Amino acid sequence: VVIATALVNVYMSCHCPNNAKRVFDESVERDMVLWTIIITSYVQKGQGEVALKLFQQMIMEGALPNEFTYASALSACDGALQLENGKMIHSLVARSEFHGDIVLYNALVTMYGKCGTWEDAMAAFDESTERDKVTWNAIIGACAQHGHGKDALSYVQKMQQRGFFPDKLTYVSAFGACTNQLAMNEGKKNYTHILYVRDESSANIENALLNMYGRCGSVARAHLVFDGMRCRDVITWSAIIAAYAQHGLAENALDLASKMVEEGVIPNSITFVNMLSACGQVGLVKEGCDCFAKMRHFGVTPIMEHYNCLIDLLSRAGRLDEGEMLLKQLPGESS
RNA sequence: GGCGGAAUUUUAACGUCG
Repeated sequence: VVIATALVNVYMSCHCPNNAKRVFDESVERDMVLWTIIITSYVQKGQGEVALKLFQQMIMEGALPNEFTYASALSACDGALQLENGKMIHSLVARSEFHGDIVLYNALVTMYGKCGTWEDAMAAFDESTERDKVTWNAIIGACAQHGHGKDALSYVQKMQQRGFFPDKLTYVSAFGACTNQLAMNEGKKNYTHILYVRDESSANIENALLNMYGRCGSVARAHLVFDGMRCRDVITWSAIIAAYAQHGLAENALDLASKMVEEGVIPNSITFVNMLSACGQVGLVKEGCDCFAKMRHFGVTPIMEHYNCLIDLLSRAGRLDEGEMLLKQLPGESS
């Protein structure tokens, strides 16, 4: 069992899920650690549904999950579609010997933040008696999911009153909660907090801050953050391009895109959506088409979003025929 | 019988109605 477990672990971290799955399927003896590892691995690969299927299979086989397994299964629930699954796991936890476990409460807060309503998440938070930094970060993360900037700020203050220092994750979530016009002021208050911990500031926080300004209508401030950053990753570039795109400043967006490539950062699928929508805002047909053509050079295969941008761009320019040709190239079902 | 192996919180785009 131990060998199989180690193998699964290695295969999964080497991005060989098929090998991992094969070892898993072939192992006759499966203990909880093995189950937990395979479930966690699928969650980390973004395959939450597969993870949940495995969890169900495990239950069916009569195995008894422990607190580690429950935590993994809860983290596999992402999006409103998984709310029912999440609730089911919640009830299993409540009936188990692990109810009240702090890690599980943290996982529950997160799960309801992602899958449920704001009230659901708050209920789980209020119910928890023991709280650590993760609990606070989780509820602030739930604020971000639901766009509650004000609440995020008040939780940041409360956690400090209880003696917990906000960390990177706290601030990333708190800024994330402020990515709408209404919450902008709360975001600024957050920022005055963060000046004190700026020394440990990281790219993640600055990305979130940049994004907040971009989405709240202040390209100038977004760019200030951008200029002050030492290491800019794909997310940084995508966010600043999106900021310019949203304000109809397509030329700046495209300039930034070429600068990005010059600096050796590889644009990904999302970056291209941002660039294409920048072109779409102001009708830069030629640039948009060039952009679309370049995608493949970066190993990005066009998905629905890219096609939508381009078709929109072409049809606005009156080039319906070309738009229709693209429509026919669409992979999968049409609408 | 002992030991070791697993878990929970974070940032970028996205046509639907209000």
